[in-house]
Amino acid sequence: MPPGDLSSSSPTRPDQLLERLQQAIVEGELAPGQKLREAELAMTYGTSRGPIRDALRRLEAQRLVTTTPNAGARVVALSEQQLLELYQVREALEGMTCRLAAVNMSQAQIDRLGALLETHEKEIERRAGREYFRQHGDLDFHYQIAVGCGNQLLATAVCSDHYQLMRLYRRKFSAHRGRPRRALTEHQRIFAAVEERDGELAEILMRRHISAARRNIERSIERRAKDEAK
Amino acid sequence: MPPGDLSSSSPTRPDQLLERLQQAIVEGELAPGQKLREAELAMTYGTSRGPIRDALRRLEAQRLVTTTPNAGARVVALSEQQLLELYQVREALEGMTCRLAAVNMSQAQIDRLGALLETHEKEIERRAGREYFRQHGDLDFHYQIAVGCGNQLLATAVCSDHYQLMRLYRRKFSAHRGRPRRALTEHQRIFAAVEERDGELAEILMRRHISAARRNIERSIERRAKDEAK
DNA sequence: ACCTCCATTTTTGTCAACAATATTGGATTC
DNA sequence: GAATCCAATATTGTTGACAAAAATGGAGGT
Repeated sequence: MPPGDLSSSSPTRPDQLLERLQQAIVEGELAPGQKLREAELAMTYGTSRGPIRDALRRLEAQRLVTTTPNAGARVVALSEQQLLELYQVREALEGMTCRLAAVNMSQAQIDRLGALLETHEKEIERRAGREYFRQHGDLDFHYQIAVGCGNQLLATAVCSDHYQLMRLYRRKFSAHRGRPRRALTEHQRIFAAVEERDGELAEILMRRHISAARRNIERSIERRAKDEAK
Repeated sequence: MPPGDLSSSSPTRPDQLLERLQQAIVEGELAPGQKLREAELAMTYGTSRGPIRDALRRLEAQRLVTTTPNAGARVVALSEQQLLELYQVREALEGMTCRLAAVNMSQAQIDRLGALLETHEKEIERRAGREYFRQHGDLDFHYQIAVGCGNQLLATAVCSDHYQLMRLYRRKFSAHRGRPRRALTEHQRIFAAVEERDGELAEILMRRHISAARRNIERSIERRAKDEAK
């Protein structure tokens, strides 16, 4: 078997490839805007162009790469405009997941969510407020809400379709000082609404939470633009 | 060139394939749940399996087919559960498009939207209230709102990612008697809010509009379940 | 008669070669 | 010296062949 192989066992090969490429993009190993040559990737990952093309198509569906006909694939370029657009989509989608989660989550799921927030709180204290956002997957508050909302389509949209893209953006425009603690407080209020099974309130709070994050980024973009103007 | 060829000109081949398969699925030519054999499709459309696989991956992203590893692709099965889920996603997404459209649409776009509604009104009178929903693409009210919202990502989600799926469902659970006229009235009220640049109201009305359609379907499902129980 | 197991067949997954298209670099011209 | 065109190169698109996995159908046993 070739050197850069995927070894191991169960998940199918394109799945493994997808995962590795996702990671490479989100971690910044493959830079934004970088050209993705099929032959090169095939060599690197010890396979042929077929499975690579397959994986690239899936990455395209997740918006992690853009493809132009006859000119190949590139890692998505992180325009500020698109970042703000993503937050508006999240506001709509996650607002709805939250409303449904309040109604549909089992008590056991709610308990787990509460426990998750407590570990987050301790994390923040330990790290003096830095880097709250670095959790992902099962450890992510938003992720858990989506999983618990009871709507498979919606959960997939939040947790698969847009999730990696969001992680990527988070890395770039990483959390500002003071924001993590604030975000935790907002999470706790959302949790309270979910716990009381108040879907309407849970939706409103989640939307405000995401909207606040968006405006935060908006400001930080403006600020940077001014700095550069000088 | 083979018989079932794609002839013509510019758009790339997988694009053409995608379009033809979309149409075949939405029109019911390929039945829900039907197995899609790559070799067979390749023969039918006068190409090889490579481009077909490509097109199938894109259809998967649009949720028009489901793929299981080593077992191939099937036309999406129309479960009632999933239909209701789709309406919840639409409520979230299109609510947001409508809010943004009210703020961002140009006056010219709004004028066109108004004209569109007038033609819809005449259509309904002509057909005595049947089949209002059969418009699609540029002629679709929801589609126009999404295009005009100014958020590319959101517009793509509504107009590409989920649009064909929605058309498919519409065909199956087609408009009920009396509903078309009602839907038009709701569209007109949404339009009024957009025209007044009232984003908040526009969102609320759009969400109610979609939510009403969902509950309508919910009832019709219940009714059918009772009929079958007898 | 029904179920289980195995061989056969069909179908998907992977690969390497070929064709078509885009990109690059250099030579030529103004 | 700069711009333009053309040839050479590299890259994507497509194809058919092969490998691996799943579905099928029949024989044998209970």
